[in-house]
Amino acid sequence: MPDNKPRANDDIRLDRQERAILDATWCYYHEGLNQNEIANKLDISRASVVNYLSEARKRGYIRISLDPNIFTEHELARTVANTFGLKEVSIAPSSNGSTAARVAKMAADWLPHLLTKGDRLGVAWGETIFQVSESASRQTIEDLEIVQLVGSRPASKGFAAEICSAMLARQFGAHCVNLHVPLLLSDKNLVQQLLTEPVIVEQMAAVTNCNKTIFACGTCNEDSHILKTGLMDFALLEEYKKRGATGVICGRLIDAHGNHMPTDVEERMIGVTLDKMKNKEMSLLVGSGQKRVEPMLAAIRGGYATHLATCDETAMLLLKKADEEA
Amino acid sequence: MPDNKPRANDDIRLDRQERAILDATWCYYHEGLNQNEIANKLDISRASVVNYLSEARKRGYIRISLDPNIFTEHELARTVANTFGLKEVSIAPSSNGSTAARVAKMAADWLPHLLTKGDRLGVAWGETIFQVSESASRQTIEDLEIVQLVGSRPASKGFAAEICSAMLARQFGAHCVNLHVPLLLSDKNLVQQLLTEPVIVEQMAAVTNCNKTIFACGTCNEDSHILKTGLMDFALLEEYKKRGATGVICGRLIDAHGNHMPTDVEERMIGVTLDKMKNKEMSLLVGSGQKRVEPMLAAIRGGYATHLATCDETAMLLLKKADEEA
DNA sequence: CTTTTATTTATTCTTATGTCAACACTCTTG
DNA sequence: CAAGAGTGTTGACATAAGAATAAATAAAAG
Repeated sequence: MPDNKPRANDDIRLDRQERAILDATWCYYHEGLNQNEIANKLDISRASVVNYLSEARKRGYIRISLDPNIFTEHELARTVANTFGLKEVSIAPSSNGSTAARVAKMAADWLPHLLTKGDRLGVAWGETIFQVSESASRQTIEDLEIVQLVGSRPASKGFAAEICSAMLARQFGAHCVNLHVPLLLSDKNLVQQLLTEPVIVEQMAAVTNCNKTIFACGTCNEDSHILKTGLMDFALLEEYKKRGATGVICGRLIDAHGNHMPTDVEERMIGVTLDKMKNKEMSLLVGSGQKRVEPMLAAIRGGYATHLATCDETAMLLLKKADEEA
Repeated sequence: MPDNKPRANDDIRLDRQERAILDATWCYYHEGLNQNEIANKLDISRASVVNYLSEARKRGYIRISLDPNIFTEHELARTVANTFGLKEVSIAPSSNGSTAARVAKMAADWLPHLLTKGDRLGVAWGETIFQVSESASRQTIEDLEIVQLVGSRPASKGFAAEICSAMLARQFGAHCVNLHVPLLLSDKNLVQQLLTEPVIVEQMAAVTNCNKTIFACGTCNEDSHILKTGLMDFALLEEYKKRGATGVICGRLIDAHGNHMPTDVEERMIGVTLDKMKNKEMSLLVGSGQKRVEPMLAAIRGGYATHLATCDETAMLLLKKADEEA
């Protein structure tokens, strides 16, 4: 009789060290023992406890997160939500130099709480969204679909639209639908042709049908994402700016009220249209910084957002600006 | 013109202390700065940093959890899963005296990962399940219904069946369906009458229709839950034990193969029947300890479980026992 | 404007945690 | 079976965090 069945006694006992790591980790983080107590309990030196714990941390066994409610439940957040008619607002403490990173991290931690089984999340493109996708922690959401909202474009700074959706999809264990077309083509006829291509039709259907989105609102300044990626040149953007262009959502211009300002460039662009960005179950606008105040205000007024992730300074500027204009 | 609109500048600025608490917490837990660095950065004393951080901890801002995968992904867990044809097995490191608590905590932390929007979770009763419900952390799951699987009974040790379901429901933000009948009545006719009562019919429908369950398997020993709660007396249980009774699920006896062993008591009992405990999408069996090995093995063989939460010692005993009998 | 109260700070001490070089053990390899 | 590489473990020291105190400051109340 072959003995290929694993025997309980010897073979598959957890090896001593692995077990000790788990045990020490449990004692420290769940039971609140200190390293000395653990050393005694497991009958090893305290130095080993230190090693085991740092190994556990290195392996990512320990997850430390901040209660997402603390960013949504203070008065400033509530006031912003009420003032602009948003469902919920999350506000991170700003910090010299790293505010954007904080807001991104906060949004990334918040996102899974805003999603649920069966959702289809549309993901915009930009540095902000890239930072969010980079900051996301592992958190599986069942039956989630993540959809790239705009075509891809060789990225100036090493991040591309497909990366944003792909990274989020990986962290959330989601199915990822990428748009397999360039964001910008040279010929508008080619755009129309592509849009009839079955593969693309299907992908664009996913774009249209997503029930939630995460997006940012770009500026119309000289350091605008729209310039950096070459969607427009400076002169052209200035021209539109004079006519009232205030912000950019998914490569398309909006004025101070959030109205779409069609541009010629759009004829050669492939990506979600602005009317499709409205009336979602959930639309999370992420952004911070002085320069983003006007664009974000425009996006909010245009009704593109139901949720907002920002920092306290920006939040106050938003209120101030809205107050001044009222 | 009334000036009841909140003004951005003064009124709703986060008060200094609140902000500092958030900022310090963020720096310490997200950015990994030490207390001195934080003190410098925020221009406050280190003593204040200590105070802020301890305030944040006191308020529960910081959430520390262990990656649930570390308990399901080691070889022992996989082997148990394969050996018994379970979908997934989670194994906590055992510990003198607190193993049961660890397994309960692990199960409680695991549970939200096994649930999803729209699920109806049936909750059994017993000390183990009570411990699980007590260890559950806040984790909202959308559109979740939690159903009490067996009638209530004045609890010997202060925990009652309705408490288990209620506590889990609270922590998971779920709707709670409790069974508003006693577990055991003195007259079987009364049972039949109650079971036709509209309110009860509805509740029993919820019991039958839940798609996932969490349960434990009781022993047939002298310290059995079934004795403690007075469902049977010692003599009677001994009698059944002689005839092969090995474990107890939701107040009903099973033999070593998991077959139902009907008892007279059941005629006076109200709660889920054993056939309804099988073939769920997910059935999490929780338990540990030498005495539970045989009962749990019986439950597993009977096909009541798809998932198992236990400790390493128990897992090894399960394998050993199964190996011996093979 | 003074008194009272609550925070914050500076200081010191204790405890807990992290670091590191030396040691002990296991497993090869000559 | 001894030498040696590699790894895991440890004790001694260094740093960080927590606790406690009184003095200093700010805020609130009278």
